[in-house]
Amino acid sequence: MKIIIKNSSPDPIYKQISDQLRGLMITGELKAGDALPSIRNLAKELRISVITTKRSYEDLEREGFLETVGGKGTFVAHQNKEFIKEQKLKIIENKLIEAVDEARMLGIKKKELRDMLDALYEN
Amino acid sequence: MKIIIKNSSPDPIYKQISDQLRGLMITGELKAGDALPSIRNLAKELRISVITTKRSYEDLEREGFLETVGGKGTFVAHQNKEFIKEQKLKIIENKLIEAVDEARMLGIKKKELRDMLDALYEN
DNA sequence: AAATTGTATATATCGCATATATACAGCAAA
DNA sequence: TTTGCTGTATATATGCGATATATACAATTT
Repeated sequence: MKIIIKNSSPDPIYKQISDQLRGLMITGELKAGDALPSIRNLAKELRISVITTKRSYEDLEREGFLETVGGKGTFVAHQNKEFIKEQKLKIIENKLIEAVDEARMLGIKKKELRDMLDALYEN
Repeated sequence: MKIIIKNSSPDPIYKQISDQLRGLMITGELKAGDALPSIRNLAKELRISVITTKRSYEDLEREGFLETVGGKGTFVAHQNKEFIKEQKLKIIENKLIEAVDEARMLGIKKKELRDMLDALYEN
């Protein structure tokens, strides 16, 4: 488990952790059922508090990526891909809504917004 | 000048003011060259501090909506529509970038994002 | 000069985000 | 059943940014 915390990062510790873990799960380096390091071990390894690692795991659990069993440990969830997908979409949707609201307020047309999106998300 | 401040609003005072003023300018109720109430008068009328009204005007100035002349007052800018437009687009763009970044991180495809946008911005 | 305008500086306050220590509880394997 | 692992809950510290202020200053108009 190679999690790297950078004090130079603008992101808080708990977010750096969950971002990296989420990445590992999306790319498949972590598979359903895999055990994650215990919040204590990870905390010790990174020299941070248990509360912080717990916070990371909690967030990922809320997103549906992890399942945690009291007394046993935390594991990559047997997803349930449809549900996960919906959760992801909800997160994005909230961001998009902000942009759309702003666009409406400033009188930007739908087409313009769509063009911007296309330009930004080159794939 | 009918600006209404609601303490029940989740938005800070300075934002309530600038949002409402921006609205008036976009709809054309305030036209280029029109004078705005002095920060002092507006402050007195709304029973808030000059600093707060100033903050609102500053924000709108940065967006290109207003022009302010020391000792004279603040006026609706002779816009310069192309510039204004660009500024608006920049604001929206930043919001969109957040959404796109999140989408990339969560493995959402471009097309899905586009569909969401279409659904959200029904026009 | 007097009255208006906006500006600058220094400050108070509040709340949220971040991170923590420590005591508690559940499970499992020796 | 004891030992050692797991996660959980509570109460707290701290820092920082956002919000809002008073007040003294400067520029312009009449």
